[in-house]
Amino acid sequence: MEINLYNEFYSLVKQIPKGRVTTYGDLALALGDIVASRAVGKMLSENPKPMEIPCHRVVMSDGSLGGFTHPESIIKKIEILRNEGVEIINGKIKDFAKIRFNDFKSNYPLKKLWEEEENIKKKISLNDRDFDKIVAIDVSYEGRNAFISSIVVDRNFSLLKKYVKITNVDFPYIPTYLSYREGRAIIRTIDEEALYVLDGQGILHPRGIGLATYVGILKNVPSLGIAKSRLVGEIIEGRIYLNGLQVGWKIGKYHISPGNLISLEKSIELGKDIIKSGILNMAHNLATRSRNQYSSSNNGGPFP
DNA sequence: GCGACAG
DNA sequence: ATCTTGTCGC
Repeated sequence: MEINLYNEFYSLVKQIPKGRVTTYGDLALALGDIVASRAVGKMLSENPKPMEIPCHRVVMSDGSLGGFTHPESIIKKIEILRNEGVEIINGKIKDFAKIRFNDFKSNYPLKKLWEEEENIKKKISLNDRDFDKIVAIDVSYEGRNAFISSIVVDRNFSLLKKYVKITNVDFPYIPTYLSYREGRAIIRTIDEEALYVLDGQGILHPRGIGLATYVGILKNVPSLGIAKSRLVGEIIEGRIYLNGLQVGWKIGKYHISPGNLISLEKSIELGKDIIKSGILNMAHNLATRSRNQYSSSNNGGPFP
């Protein structure tokens, strides 16, 4: 199921009738999960058709107005809403409860993904599988373009090759749904037989299927998540627990958790070596650099 | 009111 | 992660 969340989202926004308003959170719930509320704001800010897609009808959960990306800023949002018959007093929507619209017709795409994850998850294995190479991956974005860097090393961490691939994403960043933004992009661009080290979580995830696990299962490769912060879990003496079970390790600033085809024990052993090798930083720098080069080559060039 | 919120 | 249209829970 390849969904374009931007398209699904904008079709929801179109459902808000003139003279009514909705909230960022209501739209997030219509997408299927309240955690998307911030992504709602982000997607509204990228509204491709302001006339057709009435992003001005989206306000904050307390009835205040929220933001508006427009040369005339929030003033314009107020003006348009008043023209549509919405009254605004002291920066708040009058009769907010009465004109609040949240009767969206939706197929709740994020819930569908949650169901899909339950299926994928059945194929996880935490038994170690041998590998000859390690690939560290990092992703940098510019709008909907993703710059995916790969650093490929052997078991002694000698550099074999490095490269960047560019692909586009049709899914915003939503906490706990990183797999659908970054994982799908990564899956489209990798083809090595190797252990994949990803900048995100493995099984240390609210639904037990973080980025590294998602990619590892769908590509049938061993994978490991190494992230600088975490969504869930409790750290006790360097071990990270979720629902009473250990699902990862805290080492320095890093959170390490198995993705797929790797054990907890092997995760910490390899994780330490990987961090020490510097390939995570190499991958990060390569992705960032290539995005910056791309940007500068597409702006302010020598042509009028 | 302030911090969380994988990237 | 970018470069700034949130929400919830403590």
